[in-house]
Order: sequence, then C-alpha cells, then structure tokens
Amino acid sequence: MINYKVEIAKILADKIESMTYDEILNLVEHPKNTEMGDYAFPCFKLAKTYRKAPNVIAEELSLEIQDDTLFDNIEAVAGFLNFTVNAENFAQNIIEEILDKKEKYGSSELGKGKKTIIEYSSVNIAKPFHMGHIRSTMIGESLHRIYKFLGYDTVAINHLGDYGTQFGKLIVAYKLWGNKEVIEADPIPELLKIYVQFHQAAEENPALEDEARNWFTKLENGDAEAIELWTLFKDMSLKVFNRVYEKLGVTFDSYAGESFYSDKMPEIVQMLREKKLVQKSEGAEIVDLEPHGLTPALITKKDGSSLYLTRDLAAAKYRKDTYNFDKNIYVVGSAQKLHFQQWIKIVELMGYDWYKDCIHVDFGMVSLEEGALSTRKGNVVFLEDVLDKAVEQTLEIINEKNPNLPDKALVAKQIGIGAVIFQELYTSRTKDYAFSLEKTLSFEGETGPYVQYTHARACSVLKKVDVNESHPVYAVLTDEASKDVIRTLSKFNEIVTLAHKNYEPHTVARYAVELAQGFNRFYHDNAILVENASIQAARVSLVKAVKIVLENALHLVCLEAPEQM
RNA sequence: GCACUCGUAGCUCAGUGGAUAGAGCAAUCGCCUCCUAAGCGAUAGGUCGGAAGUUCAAGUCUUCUCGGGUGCGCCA
Repeated sequence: MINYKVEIAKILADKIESMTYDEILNLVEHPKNTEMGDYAFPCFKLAKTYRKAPNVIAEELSLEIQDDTLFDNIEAVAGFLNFTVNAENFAQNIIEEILDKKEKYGSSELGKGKKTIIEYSSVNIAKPFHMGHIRSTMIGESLHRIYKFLGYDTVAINHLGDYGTQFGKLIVAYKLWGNKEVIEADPIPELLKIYVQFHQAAEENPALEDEARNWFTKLENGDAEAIELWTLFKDMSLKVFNRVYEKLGVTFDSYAGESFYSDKMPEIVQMLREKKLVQKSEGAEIVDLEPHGLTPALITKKDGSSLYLTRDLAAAKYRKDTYNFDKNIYVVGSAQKLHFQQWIKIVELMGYDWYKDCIHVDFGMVSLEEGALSTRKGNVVFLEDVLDKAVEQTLEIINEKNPNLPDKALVAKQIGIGAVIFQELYTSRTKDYAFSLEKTLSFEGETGPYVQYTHARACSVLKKVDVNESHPVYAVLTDEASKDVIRTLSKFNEIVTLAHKNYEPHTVARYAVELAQGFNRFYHDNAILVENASIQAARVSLVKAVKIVLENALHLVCLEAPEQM
C-alpha cells in the first residue's frame, strides 16, 4: 500500500534540511480547491531559514523533484508546492487496498498495547433514560469503537448513578406513596412520578429532605430494609436500561457505578489527610484549590458522609490500580467541567503523575424546545419513546417507498434508530442544542438514512453484477466524479485518527456524508452496469470500495448498514 | 461578581494558522421509458457578533467588548 502523504514527506525530507520528517509530514495537506491538486505543501515556514520568498522556494523544490512517478504534476503556486497524483495509479492503489483490507480498511495499530478506559452513559438508577443521556451514551460508544479500530485495548465503563441521597429520597417517597405492583408493571415512569412528588412535597415540608438523608445513611450502613429497596430499584431500572442499550447497539465491559466505590472512599480520604491536603471548613473537609485558580473541593460533608468528588477520586485510583490505564476518558457534560478540574488537580497534588492521563471529554447541554430538561420537574422526553417514534415513522416511509422490502421491521429499526444516533453525532460535542423531534425525523440531506441509503444503493448495484472475470481498467476512473470519490476514500484513516485525537466522533459522521455525496454524484454521472466488461469491472470495484468504507464509517458512528431499504 | 463555553448564509451546522469561507434544510427552477428520486443538478443567500493586536498569512491565536448557555461547599 502507498500512503501518499508519507511519500511526499519522504521526498521532501531529502531536500529540506531545516525540518524533520515529522514536521514536514504534518504540513502536508489537501488543497481546498481540487483544481490546485491532490496534496499540497506550504513553503511559508521555510522562508525565514532560507531567507527567500516562499514562492521562490516552492519553485526551486518543484524543479528538484519533478521526476517522481506517483505524480503527474508537481507545481509551485503562490508559495505552495502542489502535487497532482497520477489518477490511474491512485485509483488502483486505493481501491486495491480497500478491497484487500475490507472491514479493516482505515484501522491501524496506533494504539497497540495501550489501555484506554472510556466512561460513558452513566445513567441514574430509578430515573428516566431521557434525551439528555443520549449524548454521553453515543459519543462514548462511538469513541469506544474508534479507539478499538485504532488498535487500543479499551474498557467501556458505565458508571451507574446508583448511590447517593437521591436514593434516600426515593425510599421515603416509596414508603409514602409507592405501590410495588404498579411500579413493577412500568418501573421508570412510576418511580419518576413519586420522585417528582417527593420534590413537590419537600418544598412545603423540608423535614422530608432530612429524612431522605437519613435513609441514605442507613443504606450506607447496611440497613436491611434500605438495601432491599435499593436492590429492587436497581434491578428494575437496569432491565429497562438494557433494553434501550440493546436498541442503540451500546455495550459495556463494566457497570461498576457509584455504589461499587462506596467502600473504597475511606482510604482516599485517609490518604488526603495524611498528605495534609484537606482542612476543616464549616464542619466539612475540603481541599483548598485556590492557589490553583479553582474553588475549594468538598471531600466529606459535616456529617462525615461522602460526596461525588470523593467517589470519583476513589474510582480513578481504583481504575489505575486495576487496569493500569494509559488514558482514562470521561464522557460527561460540560456542566461538570469544574468538578473534573478539581479532582484531577487533587490527583496531581497527591503526587500521581497519571493525573494527566485523565481526560474529561465534555459536551454541551441538550434542552427541549419548551425549556431545560429536568428530572426533578418531570420535564423529560424518554429516549426510548423517541427511538420508537423514529422506527414507526421509518416503517411508514418504507411502506410508501418500498412496500415489498423483506425484513421491513428490522430495517425500520436500523434506519429509524440510526437517524437518531447520527443526528447526535453529527455536530461537534461542545455546542448546546435544542432537541427537535421534527428535525430528528427528517431523513433528507445530511442524515444517517442518507448515508445508509447510499450504502443500500451500492449494494443493490453489486447484486446485479454478473460474474465478471475482466480486469478493471483503472484509467476509466479518472473523471472528476470518480477521482473525487477515490480522494475521499483515501482519507479515511486520516479522518479516524483525527476523530480519536480530538475525541470527536462527528469528524467520522461528516466524512460518511462526504463520501455518500461523492458517490451519489458518481452514480448519477456514470453508468456502472455497462457492456464493456473492463470498464464495468473498474466501476464495480469502485462501488465495492465505497460500500466497504461506508459500512466501516457507519459502524464507527454506531449505525447499521442495511443492504436494502 | 468570578470562571468556563458558544456566537459563521433566513434556519441547523462544517471549517487540524494557509490559496476564492463550505454543506444540509427552507426558497426558486430543472432531472425518473435508464443500475433504489430517502437521489442528482442549477440559482439565490456572508461586514465569520464588534474592536484592537500577533503573524508572511486570522473564521481559526491574544487582549478587550457585546450577546446566549453552564458552573461556583454539604445533589450527582
């Protein structure tokens, strides 16, 4: 296989002494406008060391390396050295590599031998799995897949919210208003109902809050009744959650949540005391982080019980001891940025150098068009309802457009759920957005169904190909539409690597759309099933390559690639 | 008040310091006797919130400023 960027960097490294090979490789880019060529090297940085104008340097370089066989043209334009590949060789190199590597095309061994932990989803037991949870769940799952694809040894952790005062609240509410049979019939909405009821009642009767805290303390101390109720809530919730995870295609290696770490906290608190990092303040224990530009971090409450931050410290320490991670990623909303800065700083102050391997991959808020999502106020949209609606609508569309499709129900799930997931992963993490069902259910343009449709189209053509023993004539694939598709195909590994580096699945989602657009143009402009066998073989090979890469890309953003739709 | 974050076409958003800022939706106009029209093409739409600075080069970096969001001790 030939990596064109690497080849260019090699050629240039011989001629440019003032830069390392890696520096050169980093500068090699794709020109915005393809008329400029397929690859470009900007010469501006060389101007100072060579004390010459960039365009002169580009000019001189172009003369020195003109004779290479991979490129039809190497030309100096306005300080850039532009490389135009030999389109026929390019087509052959890229397509043959894809057909050879198949589902491995785009992968690498970048992360070989490196352990990466990714914590995501982390839903709260006994609370709704709502639209606000889809971001962490899908960004995390996609990163999980991307890291695996790049050879990392991954551990996917669902840090369940299965502990804390909220369970005290729930126990109080259950004892006051709960009905076991009603709740078992439909756990989450019923538990939500009494949870909301609790907050309404607590506004008029603040004593309920104290009672709730009491019950949580009982739970921590192993009270039999408290544990029984807590287990009941947890089992019922997990059953529902697993149904949603299955629909989404999300899997975890561990469900070790907050309760798992409850007995691991005293040790951390003790260490903090020994290292003299904590001090008393208003009856509580804090770590003063003001010298580091952060607000104080609460370690224990005045009643001695634990807090979220203490738990995360214990969890991080446990994970380092257990997995010896090279990277420990948390996919958690940006609202908790300060929290992560605080505890990661505390890990540093404790003297552990792995603090720098702990990474908070944050993301913006999801709101509803009617306002913020809030479990306490009962203002929620259940994720499962959205998924079901999407599937339902997809089925309607199938019945309208392709009523004879086999496995309609399955395909409707793959497309409907895919649409919801894709929309989620299509924009950059950091922006807030308002969830709109209408937008989610629109399947035209830059959407999951568009990419899936393109894939199905490619599959459909391939099914119609008769056995063809002819050798492809790659010169057929030198028209602009074909070349554009091949150019996009060649970038797949770069894209995946960039997505992993920035913890941004949307890079891959965008790529999938770009490839689909390119292919649809090619499909429109070129007849594939033509009489001339070697022309057909060439175009079919391109269709095969596109099908493979679309499928690989879809998989990385957690979408299925149905062959018909 | 302090900190963080977002601000790009009517709307939703791309845009690893590099060449003429790009898509989708919506609008207008085209393309199914032809491999899936969930598709393709064309037109129109921009002082990249504002100001100053750094740089050969700024939508991208720095400072200030305006507007939205989030966070700031006993929830998680």
